[in-house]
Amino acid sequence: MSVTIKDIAKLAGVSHTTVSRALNDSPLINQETKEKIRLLAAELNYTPNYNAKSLVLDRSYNLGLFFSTLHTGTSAGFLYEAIKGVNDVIQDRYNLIVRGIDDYTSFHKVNRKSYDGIIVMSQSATDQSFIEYAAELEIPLVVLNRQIENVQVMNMVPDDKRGAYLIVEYLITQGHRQIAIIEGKQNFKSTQARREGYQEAMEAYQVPLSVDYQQQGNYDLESGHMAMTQLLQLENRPTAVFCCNDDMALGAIKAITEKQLSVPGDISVVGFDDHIFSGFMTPALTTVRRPIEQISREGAAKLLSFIESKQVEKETIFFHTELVIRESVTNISGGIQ
Amino acid sequence: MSVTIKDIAKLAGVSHTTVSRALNDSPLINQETKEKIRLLAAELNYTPNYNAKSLVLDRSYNLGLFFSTLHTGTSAGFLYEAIKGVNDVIQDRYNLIVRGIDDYTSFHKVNRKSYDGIIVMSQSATDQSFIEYAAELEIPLVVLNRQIENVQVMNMVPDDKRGAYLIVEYLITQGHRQIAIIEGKQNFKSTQARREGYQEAMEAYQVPLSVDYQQQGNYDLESGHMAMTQLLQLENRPTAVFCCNDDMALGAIKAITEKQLSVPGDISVVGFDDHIFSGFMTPALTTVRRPIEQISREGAAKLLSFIESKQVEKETIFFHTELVIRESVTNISGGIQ
DNA sequence: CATATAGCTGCACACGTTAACAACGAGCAA
DNA sequence: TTGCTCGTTGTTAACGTGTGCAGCTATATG
Repeated sequence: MSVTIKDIAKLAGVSHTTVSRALNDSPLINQETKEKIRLLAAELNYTPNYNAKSLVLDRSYNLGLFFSTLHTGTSAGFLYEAIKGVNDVIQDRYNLIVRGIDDYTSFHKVNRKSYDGIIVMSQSATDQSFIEYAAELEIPLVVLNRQIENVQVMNMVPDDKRGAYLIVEYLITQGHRQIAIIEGKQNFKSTQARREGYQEAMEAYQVPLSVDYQQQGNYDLESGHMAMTQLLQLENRPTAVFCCNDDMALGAIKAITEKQLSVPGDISVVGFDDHIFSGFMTPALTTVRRPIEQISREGAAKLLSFIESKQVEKETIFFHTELVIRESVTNISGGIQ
Repeated sequence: MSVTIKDIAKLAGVSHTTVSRALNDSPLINQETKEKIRLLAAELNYTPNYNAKSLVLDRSYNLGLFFSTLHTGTSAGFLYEAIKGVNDVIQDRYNLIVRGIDDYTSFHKVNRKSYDGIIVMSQSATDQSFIEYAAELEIPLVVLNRQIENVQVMNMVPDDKRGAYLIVEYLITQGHRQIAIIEGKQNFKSTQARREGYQEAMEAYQVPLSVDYQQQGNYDLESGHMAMTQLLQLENRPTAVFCCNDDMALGAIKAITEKQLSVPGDISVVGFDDHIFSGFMTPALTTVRRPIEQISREGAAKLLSFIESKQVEKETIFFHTELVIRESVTNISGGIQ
């Protein structure tokens, strides 16, 4: 069917070995024959069979980009930035295979022969077994976004806790003391980190915590809406709400305006992530920027270097989160800026 | 290094052929030996080398999901829904390789040996050469989202034109006659289809078209903001704006509120796509639902059936777009509902 | 002149798997 | 007994590529 190096060899009157070497630019081959063969290959529209190459070279040319899940809890923006970042780096040197870890019933198909390297975009501790599996098989590995415990890997994560601290601190400096939190999905590590940032900021400024002000969400729009509806029924309504991501903030704002209240006039709302649309909402959302695309890009670059040098490093690198001040918070401190 | 069928054969005291047959559940093999070998394979943690399998079976187990671009013009929601839809269908029978077509300088690496099938999520005519290439190589192929001309393929597309017609018709029935359009990215086919739907509705109801009301955008937030800013400077401001996607609608609303005007009080705004966040904006956006996830799912299913039956169909299937009425349009017809 | 050397090419095998075909023993019929 | 069939297993080649080693020729070296 398709043309192989043997076909080229026959036509060029040489052995297939010579063709192989010519196409791989081996220094052993005479310059003239090399060019002749390459010309011929181009004419015949030859494309190497990567399955055969993979077999003998023991390289698959595949990189895996694994998400905790592709069903719920992974926002579109997150997926987008991650794929974009990785894709930019690997160019067309590798195939990028995208999967949700929870789609696997067994990890059988994930192994050294099938993947030259793996990027785990981890959002939840449910990945732990997968990460341990990959680490044990000694597949070059980079784990992004979630900080990993108990297993030594290359780990690149945004400093969620600090970001949460910064934005809650900001609310406090704007005079707020009744600050509620709408939390993310239960077993996501990010949920915990952001909650801790919230708590630490509150404690640092000696603002009392209240259980009434602590609402559970799951990172999606509806859950933000529901949680905010709960908060609005409190006798002692909060003056500001820290939503653990922008999607929930959007849902919360919806709930507030439905009650004929205004943001930030009556209640201030802040988010986390800095989604693409957050600057365009009304009011524009004050939030925390989390550099997912940058992390993806640098993670992919690290992985490539591991594969090429056949050496891996194992450390945890934090990436700065950054306060993005827009319009969804009002100053209620009475004149003091 | 890793365990092969030959290793198993040696331990079981049989030939590697027998092992291969046992693991592939061949009827030729005695039930007892079959079970013995399988047990042994499980104990040894055997995983087949898919590169070798691929070579001899001439199947790569790879499916390609190709987007026009991953850089600009592809919204996060679109990417998300497409990947989710396809992923759900293929389970772990195939690897899903995600790429932007514009990342390729040459299509060399895309061929029958490397891909069992290809899904093109086409947004722009710039894909045309890629689609023709894939069709010529006779790789099982499904082209989604954009209607293709000049080349016979399986083509599944949302009925954009009808969707645009419906929403503009809706604006007209709500009493609007000064209706502007903010168009999408220049060479995207969807841009053209939506513009046509707009024009046909206007003509059907004998509403005059004005060049002033025709603005160029490129499907992103900023372009919607800019285009709307232009429209607001017109002496004879439109009373309603049809934005060719929800992102631009969001940008447009931003521009309107910045001028201290309200939506829909002063100007009605509608979008297209029904993004996840559109129902949660303030005001909730009236828009057109485009069933991308459904198309992806059915497209993937079709592709799998092509691969398995080794027979391809070639037709164009339209998927219903659907008007989603929310709160961003006001009735100005003076009492007549 | 013989011999070493550099430059280039081919032979033969390997990678791990599947599959066509041959082969073997048991059971059965003639 | 012979011959045939059935059920099971092994032999061998094939898929398309890369590579260690041997071998060839022409040139340089002593």
